[in-house]
Amino acid sequence: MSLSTTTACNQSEAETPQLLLKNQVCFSLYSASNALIRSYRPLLSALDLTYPQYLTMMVIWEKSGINVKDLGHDLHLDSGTLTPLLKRLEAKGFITRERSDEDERVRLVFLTTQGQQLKSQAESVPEAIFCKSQLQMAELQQLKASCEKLLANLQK
Amino acid sequence: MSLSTTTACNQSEAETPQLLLKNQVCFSLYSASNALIRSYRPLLSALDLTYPQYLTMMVIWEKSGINVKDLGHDLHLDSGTLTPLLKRLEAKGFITRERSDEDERVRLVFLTTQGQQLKSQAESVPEAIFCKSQLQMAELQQLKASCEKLLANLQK
DNA sequence: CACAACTTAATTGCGCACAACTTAATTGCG
DNA sequence: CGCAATTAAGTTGTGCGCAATTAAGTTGTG
Repeated sequence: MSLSTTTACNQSEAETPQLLLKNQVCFSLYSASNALIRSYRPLLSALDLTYPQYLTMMVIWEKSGINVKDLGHDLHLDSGTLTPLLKRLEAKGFITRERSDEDERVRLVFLTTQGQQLKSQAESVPEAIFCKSQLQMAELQQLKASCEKLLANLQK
Repeated sequence: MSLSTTTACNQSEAETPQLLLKNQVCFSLYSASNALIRSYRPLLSALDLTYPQYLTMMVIWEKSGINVKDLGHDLHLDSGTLTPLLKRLEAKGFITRERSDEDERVRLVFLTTQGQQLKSQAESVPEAIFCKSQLQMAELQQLKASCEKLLANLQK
């Protein structure tokens, strides 16, 4: 009857079991997400990247020349988050940020040679994280599918 | 073969499919967690709480008098996050922060009358979020279980 | 009992997320 | 065409998360 998965047991819990931390799906999601990002940290700091920067680089590796709006759409982030993040990636030499000629409002993001080199260094990261997770691929795929469904439902 | 769920398709993706954003389990988790917290925002701002503050209040509603270390254990957060958060909750009048008499290092957190009243106002929140999620209880419970398993594995 | 090792919480600094707002460029409509 | 509406990105301010460090109190060992 709520996003808290109630399995009421004792007296005190029976009062408002949906307000118990241990019954919160969102808390589990939030804790797991934080923990996973924490697990990425030592791997990514060797590449001089944070986790959001790594995600951003993944988009740019695939779509060099993308604009901030489309990047934000792909990453589910806004310019308030992306503008300073992109400036940091530019300061590190991984990307350049250039105004579009056709539309001066639009900022295009391009991969540099150094940014391209970073990709090969990053290739070992996914495998390393998979090992840390100690989960079966099937379970990870199911987790991913549920998260995507939840995200889609919340965005309606 | 990686935490990216590879289902290689075309030429370009086949090169490094594990470095594609859409194949990242962690990205799905991260996006879903952000989206869920975003969905809580309008409900919680009516209570003058942020999502981490709401989680913290849930622990304190259950365990008034808890210390910062145990609170951090329950929430998977450290004093660097909790100390300023608790000061904000104290400033809002929901809790008091007192030194332990037995051990002067320990800071105990107590629910105020106002904090107790907040709980009854919060009782409608879990149901509202459950509706927003538009997921079956069974799927939410499975999602929760997978997140908890992942969290446990990463903490080893 | 002295004092080193340990524990608890607080502090500092950085990088997100995001709401709210601003600036500047483009589009569309009368 | 003129100008209001819209759009894209940037700015500002708040509150996390967390690493690294510090301060202060407690414990354990010789």
